[in-house]
Amino acid sequence: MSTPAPQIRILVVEDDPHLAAGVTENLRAEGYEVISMGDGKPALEWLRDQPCSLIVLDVMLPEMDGFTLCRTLREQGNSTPVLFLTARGDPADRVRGLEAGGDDYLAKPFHLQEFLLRVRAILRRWDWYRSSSDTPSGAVLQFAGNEVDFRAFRARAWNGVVQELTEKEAMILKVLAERPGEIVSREDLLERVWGYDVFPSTRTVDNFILRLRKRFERDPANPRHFLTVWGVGYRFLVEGES
Amino acid sequence: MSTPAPQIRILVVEDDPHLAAGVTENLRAEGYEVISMGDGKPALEWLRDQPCSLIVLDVMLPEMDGFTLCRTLREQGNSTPVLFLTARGDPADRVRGLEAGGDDYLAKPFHLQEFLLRVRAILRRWDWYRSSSDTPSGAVLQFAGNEVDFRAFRARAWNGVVQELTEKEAMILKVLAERPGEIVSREDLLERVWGYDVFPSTRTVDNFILRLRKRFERDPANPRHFLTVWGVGYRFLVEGES
DNA sequence: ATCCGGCGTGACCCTTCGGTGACATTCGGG
DNA sequence: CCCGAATGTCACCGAAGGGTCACGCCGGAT
Repeated sequence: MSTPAPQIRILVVEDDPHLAAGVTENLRAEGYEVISMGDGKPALEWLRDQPCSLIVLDVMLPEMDGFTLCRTLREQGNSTPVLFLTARGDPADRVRGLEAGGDDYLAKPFHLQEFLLRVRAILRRWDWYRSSSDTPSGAVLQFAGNEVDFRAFRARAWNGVVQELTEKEAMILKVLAERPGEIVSREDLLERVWGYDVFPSTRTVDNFILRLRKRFERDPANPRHFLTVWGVGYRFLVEGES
Repeated sequence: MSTPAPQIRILVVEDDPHLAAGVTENLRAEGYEVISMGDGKPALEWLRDQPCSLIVLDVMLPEMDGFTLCRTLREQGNSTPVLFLTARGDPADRVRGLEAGGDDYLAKPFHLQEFLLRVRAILRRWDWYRSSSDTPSGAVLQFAGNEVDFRAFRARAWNGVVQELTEKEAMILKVLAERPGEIVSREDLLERVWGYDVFPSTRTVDNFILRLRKRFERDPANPRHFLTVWGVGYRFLVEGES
């Protein structure tokens, strides 16, 4: 993980004690801090003033079910990523989960390995978000007169024009800016921004680079900050020299 | 090049000798300890009592294929990170690899540079490898006023001109500079830089030497750093005397 | 139902890289 | 000193990659 220092905290809401124990154990073994609860109510309570990086949420719970809990959270403006667990593999359930504002969905019984894989994928995808919202310095990027606020997806370009960034634009920029000067391959970008099981073509990445250049480069045709690394990917520079 | 204090050990399981050689060489040059094997069976055997930090695993192997090996490892509770290599770039294969418990996936033919990027990414993700590796002393080469940053394929020549190196130029320079003063044959260079499945003529090497001389020698016609060893290959000198 | 913005893709064109051949030059041995 | 072989040097070409645009899809808002 990129940020080992601040422990990554995961909330598990699961009423089956056996499953809860197994999941908790394995997550702890991976180095995460895990809080476990048996129903939606206390979870909602706890989440009111406790932040965490991920919620693993059973759909079927004694009182407040998972969908309701998730929807409630979203209505409250809480955008913590949610991974749903469900007894049956009904595809309709997956849709319902995503509609309720979930991020991923896993049918029981599942292989622990696949579960851990999905957890890692979600956290990786949201990595950028945590690093911006937690540390004030990471929330704003400045380069060559441009100023980007990742929390609001808003930027003011060098010429003073205020721009609304789309989600993907912001995420790509964030991933690039995390490693200024280093080469980031298209595949890296795809994985970090889109996730491990989605496969847009690499040309899609090019298009977003194009958009970023149009937004932030003084001369988009001769980029000084969003540089192409031929045959590999792209590289972001804060300082642009000839 | 970069020599992290605790030696990082990587197991390569690959049946194609050419590919195995290229991969192994390049990993060694990065400072890793590399063990190479041709099939899954011995690998599984070896892993029973030998730890390592990363397994580079070909999907197609003579007897035990990569997926099976990986799945077996996971069932045994071995969570060593796995990077899959495969012949075809089928996206579905990627998911299969990840669900078998792999951590990343690379389709052949790949650029060696991309491969190394991924290895670093995985090791960094697992934190068995600190971000100190982002600026190892080995990533920068200095000689006769020239300064080369291998991470970024970028150099500033003695006269102050900033140059973007191509992938091949950078890799040839790197291979030469790894053994200053030693003779490197054209065949060595071909093996290290092109690695596998491509075999250009040795004259191609000469051309790249020519380019390097133009970039870094004060008098390209009288080279002091990129010396010809007649009938064999080339030799790189940091200190250039007549 | 309609509109709209985000996003993914295909198509077209241009650039870059890498590899080769041709010719000049140099080296080394006889 | 001469000649063949290896290397220096350059120009060129094909292939692959990237820049750019326009279109189509889809989900959310009107």
